[in-house]
Amino acid sequence: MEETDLIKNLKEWFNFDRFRAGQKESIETILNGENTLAILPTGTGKSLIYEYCGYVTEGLVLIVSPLLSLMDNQVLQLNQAGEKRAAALNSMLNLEERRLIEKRLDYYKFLFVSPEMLQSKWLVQRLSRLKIALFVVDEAHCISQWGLDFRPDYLYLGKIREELNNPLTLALTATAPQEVIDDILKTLNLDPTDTAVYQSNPNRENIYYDFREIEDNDKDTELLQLINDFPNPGIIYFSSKVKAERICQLLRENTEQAVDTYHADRSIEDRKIIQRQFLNGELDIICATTAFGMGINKKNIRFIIHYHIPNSIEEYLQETGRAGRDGLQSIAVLLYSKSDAVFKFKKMKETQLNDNIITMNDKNESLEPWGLSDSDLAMLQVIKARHLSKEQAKSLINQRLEKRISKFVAMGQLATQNRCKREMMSIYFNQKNDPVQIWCCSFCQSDIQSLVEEMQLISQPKKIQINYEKKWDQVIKELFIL
DNA sequence: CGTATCATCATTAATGATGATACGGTGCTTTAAT
Repeated sequence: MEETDLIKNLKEWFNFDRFRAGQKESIETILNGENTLAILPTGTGKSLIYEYCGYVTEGLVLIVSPLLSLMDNQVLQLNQAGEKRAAALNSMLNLEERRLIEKRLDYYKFLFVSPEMLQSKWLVQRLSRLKIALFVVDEAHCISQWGLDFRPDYLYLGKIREELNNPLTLALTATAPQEVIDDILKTLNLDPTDTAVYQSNPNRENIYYDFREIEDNDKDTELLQLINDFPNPGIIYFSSKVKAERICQLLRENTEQAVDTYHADRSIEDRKIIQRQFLNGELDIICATTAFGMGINKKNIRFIIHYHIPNSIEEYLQETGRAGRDGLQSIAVLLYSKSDAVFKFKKMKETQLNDNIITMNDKNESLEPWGLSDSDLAMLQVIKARHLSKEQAKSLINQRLEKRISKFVAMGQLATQNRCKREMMSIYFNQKNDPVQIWCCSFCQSDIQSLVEEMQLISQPKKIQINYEKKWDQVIKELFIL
């Protein structure tokens, strides 16, 4: 397709005047019939790529998505844009709705499914009889990050692709170092020599990367100071739900900010409400675990604070990348303590899978969770499915462990080494380092007073919030406890 | 790993000493049949 036509369609279908970095390149390789892996920064508009290609090519666009909420969002957005031929096939549907979609699969242009749903033989068979214009794996890093760990069905996508007659494939993600790229291609059964990989540097120009080594005892005062200095809104990431709750309480008691938590123990309704409140600017700060983030499209997040060290540089960049999507100056702070790292390292090495359990899978069909973690259960399932011998199983377990540890070590080095952080991240992702930034990182500039002032200038004046919940809590305490 | 939290016990009955315990996180799916 000619350049002018590409742009004309963009205007006509999406009402944009020009492509963002990476969009056009990816669309071109796909329309050229090449399988494509596109690694594009968050907020680039990755869904536009497959929507665009869907309109050019005849047939169904089948999108594998990791989260129900993501699917829902995408379908909603498509519907709002006037596209009625979009649906998500998942467990949120009742039987009737599901039957209806299944009966008229050929009506749809965009169909969203989870990897688990594709385990249904019947569904795959039905799909294989349709013309599939494009097979899309959204958030493709999940293959590497979650596959061996806790959603093994991600590992079968290559086989599914085969059963669907190897349709043209597009994998999308924001962060993938070389080994994750290798993982994705291998798992999806894509030939590395014959797949277009479009990659860009996941560093974000308008984020200052701040790493602070700090004693556990000093974290809370440091945090309060940061919250006091930084303009809202912001996210604080924790690696524990309990800690997220506690700090949320601390912030409610010691600041005027509207704060809430987001993690897997909150109900689905609560999560929806909190997410909406945050998007609408009714909440200033979210104390979250890694559960919060994918698909959050809020432009003006000014700061991301990591209360604990993340498990990998990918994870760190995914999470910090949620700041400053409006392009304005933002900041990411990691509060690093040695004891956190030691604790995480220890946890990481723990596996309950011993010889007895590994060999037991021959005899015992039912896999009762004898106190096994989800991650070990997933591993056991893979071992079973692949009919691995004890030695092979052990080697796979070891492989998983080493993968985790090497990622974590890289993250630890990023946090502690005296070197430009942006440069280190670029090296990790095999990317050319960007030219010097005005605000780079805590190695390059340590005095950030004027950066904070700059952020305060661009931020909206803080709304006065009345935190009813907090007030009621106090009233109730005074009434009944005194 | 070291430390935060909690239960217990002791003793000028409300606090403090002591010992025991705990100590990630991510989510899909529930099939009779078309």
